[in-house]
Amino acid sequence: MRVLMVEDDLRVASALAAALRRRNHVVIAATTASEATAAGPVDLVLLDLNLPDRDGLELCRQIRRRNEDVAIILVTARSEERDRVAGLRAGADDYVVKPFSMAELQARIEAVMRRTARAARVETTLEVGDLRVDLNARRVWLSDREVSLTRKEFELLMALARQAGTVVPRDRLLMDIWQTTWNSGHTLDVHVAALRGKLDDAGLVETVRGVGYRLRSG
Amino acid sequence: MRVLMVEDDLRVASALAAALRRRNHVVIAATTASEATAAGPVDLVLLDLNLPDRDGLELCRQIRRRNEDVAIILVTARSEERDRVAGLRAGADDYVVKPFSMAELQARIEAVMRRTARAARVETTLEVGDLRVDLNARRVWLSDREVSLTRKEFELLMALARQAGTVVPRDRLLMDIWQTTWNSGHTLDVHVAALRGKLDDAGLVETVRGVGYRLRSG
DNA sequence: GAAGATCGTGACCGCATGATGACGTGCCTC
DNA sequence: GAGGCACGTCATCATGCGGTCACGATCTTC
Repeated sequence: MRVLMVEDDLRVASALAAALRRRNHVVIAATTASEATAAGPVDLVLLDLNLPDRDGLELCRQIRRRNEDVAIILVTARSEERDRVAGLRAGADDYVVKPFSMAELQARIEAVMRRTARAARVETTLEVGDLRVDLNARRVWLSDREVSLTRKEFELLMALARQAGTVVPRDRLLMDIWQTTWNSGHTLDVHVAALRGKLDDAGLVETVRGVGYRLRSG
Repeated sequence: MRVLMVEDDLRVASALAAALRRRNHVVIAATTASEATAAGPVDLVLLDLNLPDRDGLELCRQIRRRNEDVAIILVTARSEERDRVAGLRAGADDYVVKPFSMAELQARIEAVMRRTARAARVETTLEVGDLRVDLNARRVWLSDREVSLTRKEFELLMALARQAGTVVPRDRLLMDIWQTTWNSGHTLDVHVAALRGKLDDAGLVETVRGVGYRLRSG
């Protein structure tokens, strides 16, 4: 398993890394937030909240935003209840307080990975009716004809196709794609219109007034 | 969400159950292991390890064996590290030590459910007689024919269908849908009329004079 | 560095939606 | 059975929401 370890205390880091490697994990060590964001895809992140260059919680949120599936365990000296709550709300799966034993950390890693494994439908392509979306290649076909989409259009379609058939609220879309919930102009509407145009929409993207949009699934 | 709470300390149990219900969970309370095994399907188990009739860890393993998807959080006074490790190895997803705050428990529940919610699709359709309401898709069918409802109409139907068969008071509806209890004109009545029209109502929405409305369930 | 793609913004429009008030109707009370 | 109350119905009106278009800024690409 690929583990990203973000820890700036070198003594802790080397001991932890050694222990993880003994358990046959591939360890990618980072000591700063910027190093962490540069790391490739991983299955698990062990994240120290006290980082030299950036707030750990903010980094946690960013990682979660980028990847819904990765397991995140916060490893930190902050033991207050409000810290634990804040950490979990930032998208972490678990919270381990220093000092900790490797046995407990390993048990928590296993518990989290059990859940991840259960939830991990490795979706590489979504199919909805005549529509086929390849998430890795970022390509879209509409009944054999390929459709070329811009970045925003693709992200929008992806957000809708992931939950095809159910209404995705406007603010949810704004959060997912623009990382904001404040919609000044009609940014979202404009991109929906563009998407509809390219899908020569026969009512594929349905609007639900006052709520959001829905990709027709049946 | 359906929560099975296994806890033999009645004071803890009632406080916890109340807090969970406030958060809109359906709570099934059990004080012994045998009661717990008799409970129906649930989404989450909160399990106290100190039970009168059986070892809590053993129960935890059994629940996990029976259902791979259910979320299990151990809630217990045993705070030793070896207890935590044993608990997690027995298949629990998380481990909360008493005394704990509701805020933290809720945060941990959310963290665990983030994982399982995607794997185990949450039940989101209400069925009442010939009526079928898909809460996620925001679509309504009346015996195979789809009915298109406006926002208020849908919210109204949802509020009634959630408690089909029982009377929902007028001010409760006003609170739920309009966030006010002050009814100037006949706003509510008008929307009830509209809903009845679209459901070509054969007495489906019954009015209970002086109280409110009831969706006929039989 | 020019040309084109992409994206955000604001103006404008159309219409579905929902609130309101007048009036009608059934029901209960005395 | 008259009056009052609660609810139903209808027509009307304001507005909020989303669609569309055009323009300018920024980012790519060659």
